[in-house]
Amino acid sequence: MGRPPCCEKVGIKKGPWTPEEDIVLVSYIQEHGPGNWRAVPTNTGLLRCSKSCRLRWTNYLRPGIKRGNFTPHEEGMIIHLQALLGNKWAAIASYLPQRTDNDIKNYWNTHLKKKLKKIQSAVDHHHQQYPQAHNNILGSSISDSTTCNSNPLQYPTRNNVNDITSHASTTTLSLRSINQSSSSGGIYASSTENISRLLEGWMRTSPKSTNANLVSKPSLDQEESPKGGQDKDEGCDHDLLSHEAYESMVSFDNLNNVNAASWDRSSTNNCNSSSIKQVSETQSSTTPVIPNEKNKHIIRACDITSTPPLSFLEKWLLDESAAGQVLEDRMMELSPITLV
DNA sequence: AACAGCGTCAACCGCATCCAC
DNA sequence: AGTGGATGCGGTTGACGCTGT
Repeated sequence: MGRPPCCEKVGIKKGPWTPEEDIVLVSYIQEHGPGNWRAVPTNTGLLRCSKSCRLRWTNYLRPGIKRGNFTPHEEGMIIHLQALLGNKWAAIASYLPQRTDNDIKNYWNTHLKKKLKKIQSAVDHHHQQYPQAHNNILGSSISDSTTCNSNPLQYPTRNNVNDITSHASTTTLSLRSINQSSSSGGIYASSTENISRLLEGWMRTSPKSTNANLVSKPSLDQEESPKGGQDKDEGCDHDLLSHEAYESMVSFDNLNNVNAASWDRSSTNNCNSSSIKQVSETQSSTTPVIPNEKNKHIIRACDITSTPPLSFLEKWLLDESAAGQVLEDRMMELSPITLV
Protein backbone atom coordinates (compact mmCIF):
# COMPACT_ATOMS: atom_id res chain seq x y z
CA MET A 1 0.00 0.00 0.00
CA GLY A 2 2.67 2.39 1.04
CA ARG A 3 3.37 5.00 -1.48
CA PRO A 4 6.98 5.65 -2.41
CA PRO A 5 8.39 8.59 -0.52
CA CYS A 6 8.12 11.86 -2.36
CA CYS A 7 11.78 12.57 -1.81
CA GLU A 8 13.24 9.47 -3.37
CA LYS A 9 14.41 11.40 -6.37
CA VAL A 10 18.12 11.67 -6.78
CA GLY A 11 19.47 15.15 -6.30
CA ILE A 12 16.91 16.18 -3.73
CA LYS A 13 18.60 18.10 -0.98
CA LYS A 14 17.93 17.30 2.64
CA GLY A 15 18.93 18.83 5.91
CA PRO A 16 18.84 22.37 7.20
CA TRP A 17 17.67 25.14 4.94
CA THR A 18 20.06 27.87 4.01
CA PRO A 19 19.07 31.54 4.10
CA GLU A 20 19.38 31.62 0.33
CA GLU A 21 16.88 28.80 -0.04
CA ASP A 22 14.57 30.53 2.38
CA ILE A 23 14.66 33.69 0.35
CA VAL A 24 13.91 31.81 -2.85
CA LEU A 25 10.98 30.06 -1.20
CA VAL A 26 9.65 33.18 0.44
CA SER A 27 9.82 35.24 -2.70
CA TYR A 28 8.07 32.53 -4.66
CA ILE A 29 5.27 32.29 -2.14
CA GLN A 30 5.15 36.03 -1.98
CA GLU A 31 4.35 35.99 -5.65
CA HIS A 32 2.09 32.95 -5.91
CA GLY A 33 0.81 32.41 -2.42
CA PRO A 34 1.16 29.20 -0.46
CA GLY A 35 -0.28 26.04 -1.94
CA ASN A 36 0.41 23.87 -4.96
CA TRP A 37 3.55 22.71 -3.24
CA ARG A 38 4.22 20.21 -5.95
CA ALA A 39 5.01 23.05 -8.27
CA VAL A 40 7.26 24.92 -5.88
CA PRO A 41 10.51 22.99 -6.38
CA THR A 42 10.02 22.96 -10.13
CA ASN A 43 9.25 26.63 -10.41
CA THR A 44 11.85 27.85 -7.98
CA GLY A 45 14.65 25.53 -8.88
CA LEU A 46 14.99 24.55 -5.26
CA LEU A 47 16.48 21.10 -4.84
CA ARG A 48 13.89 20.29 -2.22
CA CYS A 49 10.84 18.11 -2.28
CA SER A 50 7.43 19.70 -2.08
CA LYS A 51 6.90 18.39 1.40
CA SER A 52 10.06 19.96 2.64
CA CYS A 53 9.05 23.30 1.12
CA ARG A 54 5.65 23.18 2.73
CA LEU A 55 7.11 22.25 6.07
CA ARG A 56 9.69 24.97 5.92
CA TRP A 57 7.02 27.49 5.13
CA THR A 58 4.44 26.43 7.68
CA ASN A 59 6.88 25.81 10.49
CA TYR A 60 9.35 28.56 10.00
CA LEU A 61 8.84 31.15 7.32
CA ARG A 62 5.12 31.73 7.51
CA PRO A 63 4.38 35.28 8.65
CA GLY A 64 2.92 35.70 12.09
CA ILE A 65 4.86 32.92 13.72
CA LYS A 66 6.06 33.73 17.15
CA ARG A 67 9.31 32.13 18.09
CA GLY A 68 11.12 31.79 21.35
CA ASN A 69 9.82 31.67 24.87
CA PHE A 70 6.37 30.39 25.57
CA THR A 71 4.43 32.57 27.95
CA PRO A 72 2.90 31.03 31.06
CA HIS A 73 -0.48 31.53 29.45
CA GLU A 74 0.58 29.65 26.37
CA GLU A 75 1.94 26.88 28.52
CA GLY A 76 -1.33 26.71 30.38
CA MET A 77 -3.21 26.56 27.11
CA ILE A 78 -1.04 23.76 25.82
CA ILE A 79 -1.36 21.73 28.97
CA HIS A 80 -5.10 22.15 29.12
CA LEU A 81 -5.58 21.46 25.44
CA GLN A 82 -3.30 18.45 25.52
CA ALA A 83 -5.33 17.08 28.38
CA LEU A 84 -8.49 17.63 26.38
CA LEU A 85 -7.40 16.71 22.90
CA GLY A 86 -4.43 14.43 23.41
CA ASN A 87 -1.52 14.71 21.03
CA LYS A 88 -3.53 16.51 18.40
CA TRP A 89 -0.89 19.08 17.87
CA ALA A 90 -2.48 20.63 14.85
CA ALA A 91 -5.73 21.08 16.74
CA ILE A 92 -3.89 22.52 19.69
CA ALA A 93 -1.96 24.83 17.40
CA SER A 94 -5.21 26.14 16.01
CA TYR A 95 -5.82 27.70 19.40
CA LEU A 96 -2.40 29.27 19.39
CA PRO A 97 -2.22 30.77 15.92
CA GLN A 98 1.19 32.23 16.50
CA ARG A 99 2.68 28.84 17.23
CA THR A 100 3.17 25.94 14.89
CA ASP A 101 2.15 22.41 15.70
CA ASN A 102 5.78 21.40 15.45
CA ASP A 103 6.77 24.04 17.95
CA ILE A 104 4.08 23.00 20.37
CA LYS A 105 4.93 19.36 19.95
CA ASN A 106 8.58 20.06 20.60
CA TYR A 107 7.82 22.20 23.58
CA TRP A 108 5.56 19.57 25.02
CA ASN A 109 8.09 16.82 24.53
CA THR A 110 11.08 18.73 25.81
CA HIS A 111 9.64 20.90 28.56
CA LEU A 112 6.12 20.19 29.63
CA LYS A 113 6.15 16.41 29.59
CA LYS A 114 9.15 16.38 31.80
CA LYS A 115 7.69 18.95 34.12
CA LEU A 116 4.38 17.17 34.45
CA LYS A 117 6.24 14.02 35.31
CA LYS A 118 7.99 15.85 38.11
CA ILE A 119 4.73 17.26 39.34
CA GLN A 120 3.17 13.85 39.21
CA SER A 121 5.88 12.33 41.31
CA ALA A 122 5.51 15.20 43.74
CA VAL A 123 1.78 14.54 43.92
CA ASP A 124 2.37 10.84 44.39
CA HIS A 125 4.75 11.67 47.17
CA HIS A 126 2.07 13.85 48.67
CA HIS A 127 -0.49 11.09 48.43
CA GLN A 128 1.76 8.84 50.40
CA GLN A 129 2.30 11.48 53.04
CA TYR A 130 -1.29 12.64 53.38
CA PRO A 131 -3.55 9.82 52.26
CA GLN A 132 -6.27 10.73 54.72
CA ALA A 133 -6.47 14.37 53.78
CA HIS A 134 -6.59 13.40 50.18
CA ASN A 135 -9.53 11.09 50.65
CA ASN A 136 -11.39 13.58 52.74
CA ILE A 137 -11.16 16.22 50.14
CA LEU A 138 -12.05 14.30 47.07
CA GLY A 139 -13.94 11.35 48.34
CA SER A 140 -13.37 7.78 47.35
CA SER A 141 -13.57 8.39 43.62
CA ILE A 142 -10.27 10.15 43.55
CA SER A 143 -8.42 6.96 44.14
CA ASP A 144 -9.56 5.79 40.74
CA SER A 145 -8.53 9.00 39.21
CA THR A 146 -5.18 8.86 40.84
CA THR A 147 -4.63 5.34 39.81
CA CYS A 148 -5.58 5.81 36.23
CA ASN A 149 -3.46 8.87 36.12
CA SER A 150 -0.39 7.34 37.56
CA ASN A 151 1.14 8.24 34.31
CA PRO A 152 0.19 11.83 33.70
CA LEU A 153 1.18 11.52 30.11
CA GLN A 154 -1.27 8.88 29.14
CA TYR A 155 -4.19 9.76 26.99
CA PRO A 156 -6.55 11.12 29.55
CA THR A 157 -9.99 9.92 30.35
CA ARG A 158 -12.62 12.38 31.27
CA ASN A 159 -11.85 12.06 34.91
CA ASN A 160 -8.15 12.28 34.83
CA VAL A 161 -8.39 15.23 32.54
CA ASN A 162 -9.55 17.05 35.58
CA ASP A 163 -6.81 15.56 37.61
CA ILE A 164 -4.32 16.70 35.07
CA THR A 165 -5.85 20.11 35.16
CA SER A 166 -4.92 20.45 38.74
CA HIS A 167 -1.42 19.51 37.81
CA ALA A 168 -1.51 21.91 34.97
CA SER A 169 -2.34 24.86 37.12
CA THR A 170 0.55 24.17 39.35
CA THR A 171 2.78 23.27 36.50
CA THR A 172 2.16 26.64 35.01
CA LEU A 173 3.58 28.16 38.10
CA SER A 174 6.56 25.91 38.25
CA LEU A 175 7.23 26.32 34.61
CA ARG A 176 7.73 30.01 34.75
CA SER A 177 11.35 29.55 35.44
CA ILE A 178 11.77 27.37 32.41
CA ASN A 179 10.50 30.13 30.23
CA GLN A 180 13.33 32.31 31.04
CA SER A 181 15.93 29.70 30.40
CA SER A 182 14.62 28.47 27.11
CA SER A 183 16.65 29.95 24.37
CA SER A 184 15.29 31.24 21.15
CA GLY A 185 17.25 30.60 18.07
CA GLY A 186 20.85 30.95 17.22
CA ILE A 187 22.71 32.57 14.43
CA TYR A 188 20.47 31.13 11.81
CA ALA A 189 17.34 32.04 13.66
CA SER A 190 18.30 35.63 13.42
CA SER A 191 18.69 35.31 9.72
CA THR A 192 15.16 34.06 9.41
CA GLU A 193 14.02 36.93 11.53
CA ASN A 194 15.45 39.08 8.83
CA ILE A 195 13.38 37.20 6.34
CA SER A 196 10.37 37.84 8.51
CA ARG A 197 11.16 41.49 8.38
CA LEU A 198 11.28 41.25 4.63
CA LEU A 199 7.86 39.74 4.80
CA GLU A 200 6.37 42.49 6.86
CA GLY A 201 5.74 44.59 3.83
CA TRP A 202 4.17 41.72 2.07
CA MET A 203 1.82 41.08 4.95
CA ARG A 204 0.26 44.44 4.35
CA THR A 205 -0.26 43.87 0.65
CA SER A 206 -0.68 40.13 0.38
CA PRO A 207 -3.83 38.69 -1.16
CA LYS A 208 -6.55 37.71 1.29
CA SER A 209 -6.40 34.12 0.34
CA THR A 210 -2.85 33.95 1.43
CA ASN A 211 -3.54 34.75 5.00
CA ALA A 212 -7.07 33.61 5.29
CA ASN A 213 -6.12 30.39 6.92
CA LEU A 214 -4.11 32.22 9.47
CA VAL A 215 -6.80 34.63 10.40
CA SER A 216 -9.73 32.29 10.43
CA LYS A 217 -8.38 30.03 13.08
CA PRO A 218 -10.20 30.09 16.35
CA SER A 219 -8.22 32.01 18.83
CA LEU A 220 -8.55 31.51 22.49
CA ASP A 221 -5.11 32.81 22.87
CA GLN A 222 -5.39 36.49 23.27
CA GLU A 223 -2.55 38.64 22.27
CA GLU A 224 0.24 38.23 24.70
CA SER A 225 -0.80 39.53 27.99
CA PRO A 226 0.35 43.05 28.57
CA LYS A 227 1.21 41.74 31.95
CA GLY A 228 3.82 39.63 30.31
CA GLY A 229 6.54 41.24 32.28
CA GLN A 230 4.80 40.51 35.50
CA ASP A 231 4.58 36.87 34.63
CA LYS A 232 8.24 36.50 35.13
CA ASP A 233 9.00 35.00 38.40
CA GLU A 234 12.32 35.36 39.96
CA GLY A 235 13.54 32.05 38.72
CA CYS A 236 12.41 29.85 41.54
CA ASP A 237 11.40 26.37 40.70
CA HIS A 238 9.06 24.58 43.02
CA ASP A 239 8.68 20.98 42.32
CA LEU A 240 7.29 19.88 45.61
CA LEU A 241 3.93 21.09 46.72
CA SER A 242 3.14 21.91 50.26
CA HIS A 243 0.26 20.15 51.84
CA GLU A 244 -1.71 23.38 51.96
CA ALA A 245 -0.97 24.12 48.35
CA TYR A 246 -2.13 20.72 47.34
CA GLU A 247 -5.32 20.99 49.31
CA SER A 248 -5.99 24.34 47.83
CA MET A 249 -5.41 22.96 44.41
CA VAL A 250 -7.59 19.92 44.65
CA SER A 251 -10.37 21.66 46.42
CA PHE A 252 -10.46 24.24 43.70
CA ASP A 253 -10.71 21.58 41.10
CA ASN A 254 -13.19 19.73 43.18
CA LEU A 255 -15.42 22.74 42.92
CA ASN A 256 -14.86 22.93 39.24
CA ASN A 257 -15.67 19.35 38.67
CA VAL A 258 -18.95 19.00 40.42
CA ASN A 259 -20.60 18.48 37.08
CA ALA A 260 -17.95 16.27 35.69
CA ALA A 261 -17.99 14.08 38.73
CA SER A 262 -21.58 13.15 38.09
CA TRP A 263 -20.74 11.97 34.65
CA ASP A 264 -20.65 8.23 34.40
CA ARG A 265 -17.08 7.21 33.82
CA SER A 266 -18.00 3.96 32.21
CA SER A 267 -19.51 5.73 29.28
CA THR A 268 -16.53 7.86 28.69
CA ASN A 269 -13.54 5.64 28.85
CA ASN A 270 -11.37 6.04 25.81
CA CYS A 271 -13.60 8.76 24.58
CA ASN A 272 -12.27 12.01 25.78
CA SER A 273 -13.23 13.41 22.42
CA SER A 274 -16.58 14.18 23.88
CA SER A 275 -14.79 17.25 24.94
CA ILE A 276 -13.81 17.82 21.38
CA LYS A 277 -17.40 17.57 20.41
CA GLN A 278 -18.38 20.21 22.86
CA VAL A 279 -15.61 22.44 21.79
CA SER A 280 -16.52 22.03 18.18
CA GLU A 281 -20.19 22.53 18.69
CA THR A 282 -19.77 25.60 20.74
CA GLN A 283 -17.26 27.01 18.39
CA SER A 284 -19.46 26.53 15.42
CA SER A 285 -21.72 29.26 16.62
CA THR A 286 -19.01 31.83 16.86
CA THR A 287 -15.84 30.57 15.33
CA PRO A 288 -14.79 28.11 12.69
CA VAL A 289 -14.80 24.54 13.85
CA ILE A 290 -11.48 22.84 14.08
CA PRO A 291 -11.20 21.39 10.61
CA ASN A 292 -10.22 17.95 11.66
CA GLU A 293 -11.72 15.06 9.84
CA LYS A 294 -10.43 12.61 12.37
CA ASN A 295 -12.30 14.45 15.08
CA LYS A 296 -15.49 14.13 13.12
CA HIS A 297 -15.24 10.38 13.16
CA ILE A 298 -14.45 10.28 16.81
CA ILE A 299 -17.30 12.64 17.50
CA ARG A 300 -19.69 10.43 15.65
CA ALA A 301 -18.49 7.44 17.60
CA CYS A 302 -18.98 9.30 20.81
CA ASP A 303 -22.40 10.56 19.95
CA ILE A 304 -23.83 7.33 21.19
CA THR A 305 -22.52 7.94 24.65
CA SER A 306 -23.98 10.28 27.15
CA THR A 307 -22.99 13.89 26.77
CA PRO A 308 -21.59 15.35 29.90
CA PRO A 309 -22.06 18.93 30.95
CA LEU A 310 -19.22 21.32 30.39
CA SER A 311 -16.55 21.12 32.98
CA PHE A 312 -14.96 24.20 34.31
CA LEU A 313 -11.94 23.44 32.22
CA GLU A 314 -13.93 23.32 29.03
CA LYS A 315 -15.79 26.46 29.89
CA TRP A 316 -12.52 28.07 30.53
CA LEU A 317 -11.19 26.94 27.21
CA LEU A 318 -14.24 28.25 25.46
CA ASP A 319 -14.32 31.53 27.22
CA GLU A 320 -11.91 33.65 25.31
CA SER A 321 -12.02 36.56 27.62
CA ALA A 322 -11.65 34.48 30.69
CA ALA A 323 -8.85 32.37 29.37
CA GLY A 324 -6.08 34.55 30.54
CA GLN A 325 -7.81 35.87 33.58
CA VAL A 326 -8.61 32.58 35.22
CA LEU A 327 -5.08 31.40 34.91
CA GLU A 328 -3.82 34.60 36.35
CA ASP A 329 -6.31 34.37 39.17
CA ARG A 330 -5.24 30.85 39.89
CA MET A 331 -1.68 31.96 39.99
CA MET A 332 -2.52 34.76 42.34
CA GLU A 333 -4.47 32.36 44.46
CA LEU A 334 -1.67 29.86 44.72
CA SER A 335 1.31 32.07 44.57
CA PRO A 336 1.56 32.92 48.26
CA ILE A 337 1.81 29.24 48.98
CA THR A 338 3.70 27.77 46.13
CA LEU A 339 5.90 30.63 45.15
CA VAL A 340 7.68 31.16 48.39
C1' DA B 1 41.42 22.36 26.98
C1' DA B 2 39.20 18.21 25.79
C1' DC B 3 35.69 15.21 26.12
C1' DA B 4 31.17 13.16 27.25
C1' DG B 5 26.52 13.61 28.23
C1' DC B 6 22.39 15.98 27.72
C1' DG B 7 18.80 19.13 25.91
C1' DT B 8 16.72 21.42 22.16
C1' DC B 9 14.53 21.87 17.89
C1' DA B 10 14.48 21.84 12.72
C1' DA B 11 13.66 18.55 9.55
C1' DC B 12 12.49 13.97 7.94
C1' DC B 13 9.60 9.81 7.43
C1' DG B 14 5.63 7.19 6.95
C1' DC B 15 0.89 6.91 7.31
C1' DA B 16 -3.78 9.02 6.98
C1' DT B 17 -6.88 11.76 4.72
C1' DC B 18 -8.60 14.67 1.14
C1' DC B 19 -9.91 15.52 -3.43
C1' DA B 20 -10.07 15.60 -8.37
C1' DC B 21 -10.81 12.70 -12.06
C1' DA C 1 -17.12 3.60 -6.71
C1' DG C 2 -12.30 3.30 -7.50
C1' DT C 3 -7.79 5.25 -8.15
C1' DG C 4 -3.87 8.05 -7.62
C1' DG C 5 -1.74 12.42 -6.60
C1' DA C 6 -1.47 16.12 -3.14
C1' DT C 7 -1.51 17.55 1.34
C1' DG C 8 -1.75 17.15 6.46
C1' DC C 9 -0.36 15.14 10.68
C1' DG C 10 2.22 12.96 14.40
C1' DG C 11 6.28 10.39 15.76
C1' DT C 12 11.08 10.23 15.41
C1' DT C 13 15.77 11.47 14.26
C1' DG C 14 20.05 13.75 14.24
C1' DA C 15 22.85 17.92 14.23
C1' DC C 16 24.18 21.36 17.11
C1' DG C 17 25.03 23.93 21.27
C1' DC C 18 25.50 23.98 26.16
C1' DT C 19 27.06 22.23 30.57
C1' DG C 20 29.55 19.48 33.67
C1' DT C 21 33.65 16.78 34.61
